[in-house]
Amino acid sequence: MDVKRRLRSRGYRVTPQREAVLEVLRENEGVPLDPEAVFEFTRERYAGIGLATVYRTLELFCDLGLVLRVHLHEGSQHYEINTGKHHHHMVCVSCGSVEEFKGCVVDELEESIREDSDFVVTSHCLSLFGYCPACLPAR
Amino acid sequence: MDVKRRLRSRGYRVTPQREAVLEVLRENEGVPLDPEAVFEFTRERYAGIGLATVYRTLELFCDLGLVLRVHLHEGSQHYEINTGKHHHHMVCVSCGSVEEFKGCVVDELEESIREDSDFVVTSHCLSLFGYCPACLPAR
DNA sequence: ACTCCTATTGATAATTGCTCTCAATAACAC
DNA sequence: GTGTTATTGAGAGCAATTATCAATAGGAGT
Repeated sequence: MDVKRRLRSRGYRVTPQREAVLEVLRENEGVPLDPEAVFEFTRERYAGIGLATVYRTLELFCDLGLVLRVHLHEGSQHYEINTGKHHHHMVCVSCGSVEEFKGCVVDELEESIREDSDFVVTSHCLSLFGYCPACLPAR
Repeated sequence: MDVKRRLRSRGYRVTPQREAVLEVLRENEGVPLDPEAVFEFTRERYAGIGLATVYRTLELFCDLGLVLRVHLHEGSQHYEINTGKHHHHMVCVSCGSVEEFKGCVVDELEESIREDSDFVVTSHCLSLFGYCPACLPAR
């Protein structure tokens, strides 16, 4: 568990709240959660946690690179444990379910931009929208 | 001007507010504006317009396909006239300036997804983040 | 042009998602 | 243990957006 070390080496403290939030995110690998959902799940482990602490913790984990921000364009921000495996999401516009896919062609795109433009790309955000197998027949 | 026709054919009315908002967006082709900016610009043409009307009008124009939602992840939503020319944006994380680029590799990506998954992709959202030529030296 | 129906509007209240404030608490280095 | 100070929970505050509702005004029918 090098997370404790990573926190302490930067002057941050290891608290049961932070451990609980991290566990929740780890249990939901591949499933982007919004702060409210993280709050609810974490309360099952640490009943007294406050919503503000969840927000602060998610922000901190993002800074530390432990967690990734996921933009599903659904009103609220979503978060996911950073497994190191780069991927994006397909969002069903009908039921809201999220599926991940591994392929990402943006690296190639960044390459071509490096040639055509003076803009230096450091990160990107890509989401796909459509219909999941379950909702397709209805549409 | 087939916009009037497109509105009326769907049972919507042509109002000076809607015409003013559309003109503002047309004058700013390629420049994503947030609702507040649209509100300010539109007031120069139609002083009495209310903010709620701007929000409603932008929403309506999106439904009609006249306007596109642009996700710059900047707190507020942005909107842009739909010229039919597919493109995405590069956002400078330092000064916030937005540059558009035409190339989009996602069509290829959608292709490969069609083969690998049962998910049917109907649209996508892609934004690139980095540093514009002006901000690069400072970084 | 006049009338009527109803879509639309502006003002404002309400809601949502998130951040700030601050006194109390609890890590953890010593 | 003790002291310093990061962290916490509760609630106030804030910004973006949406809902409410009475008043207004398109525009189809006459």
